[in-house]
This record gives sequence, C-alpha cells and structure tokens, in this order.
Amino acid sequence: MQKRGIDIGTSAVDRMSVFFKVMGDNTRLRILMALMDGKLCVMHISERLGMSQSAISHQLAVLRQADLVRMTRRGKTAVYSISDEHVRLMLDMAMLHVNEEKVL
Amino acid sequence: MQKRGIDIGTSAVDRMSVFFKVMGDNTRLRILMALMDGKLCVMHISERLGMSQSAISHQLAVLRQADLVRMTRRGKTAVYSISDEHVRLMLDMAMLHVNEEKVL
DNA sequence: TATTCATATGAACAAACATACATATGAATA
DNA sequence: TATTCATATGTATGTTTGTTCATATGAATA
Repeated sequence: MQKRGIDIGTSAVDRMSVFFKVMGDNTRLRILMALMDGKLCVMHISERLGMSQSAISHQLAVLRQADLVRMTRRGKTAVYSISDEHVRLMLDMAMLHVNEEKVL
Repeated sequence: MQKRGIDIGTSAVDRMSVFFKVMGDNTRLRILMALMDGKLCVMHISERLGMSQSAISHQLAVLRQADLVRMTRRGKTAVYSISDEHVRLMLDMAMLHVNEEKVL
C-alpha cells in the first residue's frame, strides 16, 4: 500500500516527497517567502498574511517539524526564520522555474 | 479565504505552491525519479512502481498538466519523459537536501 | 504568585486527494 | 471495418489536510 500524508519518510524519495509536500501549500509557502526577508514573530506573520494566529501557528509547526524553519525565543515572542541556505536556494529556484518562459 | 487544491495559480507564489504540491506526492515523485533514467511508457512505469495502470495514468495526467512531464506517441504506446532541465535540477537538489547531514 | 501576553495545541469539520473499478478512446493491424 | 492493445477517463470511496474555535502552555511582569 502507498504511504500518504506527511510523516517521517525513510527512503530518500520518501523524504523528498515530504519535503515537497510541506512546500506545496500556499499558506506555508507564503510564510516561507515572508521569512526570506528576515526573521518574523507569529503575530507579524499572521498580520502579513491576513490569517488567524492559530492557522499560522499550526502551519509553523509543520514547517518546524520538516526543519524548514527554526524558532528562537525573544522574551514572550517566538521568532521564526528560514532553516538553512538549501531552503532559500530551493525557493529561489522554484521562483525562477515558475517565472521562466516556456520555450517549446 | 485560502486557496487549496491543485489549480492554475496566478501569482508567482501560487504557481510555486502548485509546482511543489505536484512534486509532493510519493507516487508522482517515484514516477519522476523513474523518468530521470530515461523515457518510459505507462505500462513500464506501472510495473516498475508495482501500481495499477489506472493509478499511474491518473498521476501522469497531473504531471502533464503541471508540465513536469511530456508525452510523445510511439505507435500505440505513450512515451513519457521529464519536461525540462529545471525539473531535473529541482529533483537533484531535493535529493541533495534530504541526504545532507544536518549541521545545525 | 497572579496576571497578562504570545504562542501552541486539541478536536471537529469541510474540502481535496489518491486509488480502485469499470469503461471509453484511439491507434495499429488483420 | 472489426479487433486488439495501450492508455485515458468517469465515478465512487476512504483518507488526508487546512482552518476554525476553544483552550492550554509558558514566559515575563506586577
């Protein structure tokens, strides 16, 4: 039977599909893009995307689990940032891909 | 309200999330990985993945719509191949990403 | 310690999805 | 043209998923 859902993949392809699946949600991707400009706390993200604190927090949990973002505390607020340069690179590349003119 | 599902995105982020969403399914990703080695017809893919012809065909339709694969006819058989070098590159990069040691 | 502020989490629900099964299409050949 | 082979497609179904609402956690301050 086929694995579905976001879970701990074992094989490389499993891990890849989890990675893409996590990226493949509009809200999560918009969160990541917002974080491309710099660290942000949950409230700011939720204001920026015009979405509830809860919705954002849930998606941040998914991004955290997938190790696409990191969290650090500054007093009461949780500050989120892009996890590493690989993620940045993938986002940049995907951006290029979707903007490229389809030749052929 | 939030867009969900695989549809024709309009903004760059929309198109990106569609791109990642299409990649983010185990079956579709395995199809793509199989095609990395060269062109394949539907039957061969379905044998290789151990899945029904119907399931594969449905997913190929999704991949085709997203322009991740191309189809050409050879007599009765439909031959599928990776659409372009961008897709290859993304797959290679994702592979590297999931295999990299996490050094904080 | 009690309160407040920021975030996280649990449960529930509607929407979206992947697959199976049955059937249709469509190209090649008899 | 009738048949066959390879693929595509429609429908149904169980599962997954994103959001909301309500509530819990947990750090800082009074």
